[in-house]
Amino acid sequence: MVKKRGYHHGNLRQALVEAALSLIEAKGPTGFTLSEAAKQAGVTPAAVYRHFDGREDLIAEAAKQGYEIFADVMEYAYNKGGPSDLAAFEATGRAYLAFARKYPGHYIAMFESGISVNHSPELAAISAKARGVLEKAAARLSEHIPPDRRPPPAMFSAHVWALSHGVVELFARNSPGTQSPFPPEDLLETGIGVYLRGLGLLDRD
Amino acid sequence: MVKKRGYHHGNLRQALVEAALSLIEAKGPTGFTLSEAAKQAGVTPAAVYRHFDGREDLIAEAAKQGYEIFADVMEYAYNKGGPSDLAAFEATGRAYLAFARKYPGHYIAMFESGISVNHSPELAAISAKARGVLEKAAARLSEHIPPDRRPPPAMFSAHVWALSHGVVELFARNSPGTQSPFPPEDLLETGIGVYLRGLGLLDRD
DNA sequence: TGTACATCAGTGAACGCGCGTTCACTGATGTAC
DNA sequence: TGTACATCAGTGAACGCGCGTTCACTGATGTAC
Repeated sequence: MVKKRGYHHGNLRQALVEAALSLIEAKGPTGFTLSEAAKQAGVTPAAVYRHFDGREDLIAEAAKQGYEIFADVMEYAYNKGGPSDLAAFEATGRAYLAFARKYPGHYIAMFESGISVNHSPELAAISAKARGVLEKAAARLSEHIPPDRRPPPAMFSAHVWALSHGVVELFARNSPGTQSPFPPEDLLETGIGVYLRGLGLLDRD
Repeated sequence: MVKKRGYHHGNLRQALVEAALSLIEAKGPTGFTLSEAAKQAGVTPAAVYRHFDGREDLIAEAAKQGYEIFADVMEYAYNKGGPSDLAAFEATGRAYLAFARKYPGHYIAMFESGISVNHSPELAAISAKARGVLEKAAARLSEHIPPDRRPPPAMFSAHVWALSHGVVELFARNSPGTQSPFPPEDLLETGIGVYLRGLGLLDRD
């Protein structure tokens, strides 16, 4: 599973994070245990304490790495998203869902593990940065709305964040029995489309 | 805490459900244990097995009662919501958030406990009924949209459900550090407002 | 109203389990000379 | 290149704990006559 180099592992810290992520992905944040993560990394539970303060600290590190990827992915989508502010914004929304799909373990660690974003200053900073990307995209786009009917960008981005998160939680999990009537990607795309139309940012074609 | 009548409890089954709910509310679905629920009800853990198959079955019962209240509340809001289909729809949305606020234990049991809606036929039925209320409200309202630009009602209601759920999860929990920039009620109200405007159901006043 | 008895809803002790965490330890690695 | 030694990153045994679950039991309740 993980290649060991004799007595010393070589990169145990990261191996533990990855074990934690795969366990979280497989069994949810509840199902993950420190002992099992250690076992999966080919190491004694006690070894974990060389690298982390304990179980919660390990999850926090997983979440932190998630926020880093998340911020990067959103930033990239925004920058490369298209010539217009509108296209860039839409690309950012798509990136949200793509991230949740591609890094489910990270997503769960970030949003469903019950970890506080204030666990550490670094975690708080990186999560604020991620939030900032979406807020920036919303702010830029909302400049195309006449000022008198422009919602605060923080509200704009909160709406989109909430819609995205709701789609992920309700329709992008393969929890048995809650199958979606539509593909989550379509749901989010159309939902954001209607919303942007409501703001006057899209024509009613 | 719970009044006992000697050796026999009187209404242990419901007392256990309520203990479970208050524990879930206080510590999340993870923090809840069968033993602690039994203790809170003033009873031995073994007594739980007179009334439930085990831990999961107890959570499922809590979720089921949640769906029952949920369906009732939404139905009531829809029926009494106002003279117009629009007003009724908006009342239903507000009822969603009100339910999440008033019955946080139930809400968590329903949506965050990892319980499958297929745990039992009754649970599947009542959850489908709850979903049906919102879908009906959406279907009625969407009849005011010209057919050629009318989204499928299931998609319409999925959007609203996702937005509502996202608002609850991200902004209506007092998880430290994730404080909302706006009151969740406002966020949902304005979000749905913009969305309905996008569908042409609200004037752009 | 009283008694015998069946049924029901609890007890309490016991179980095996896996958890997170600690501790003194030891094998591996790196470095100074 | 070789040796002595400090440092580092693991081990493995042990801990106390609370969990879910089982079992034979017993006290309380309800009912037939």
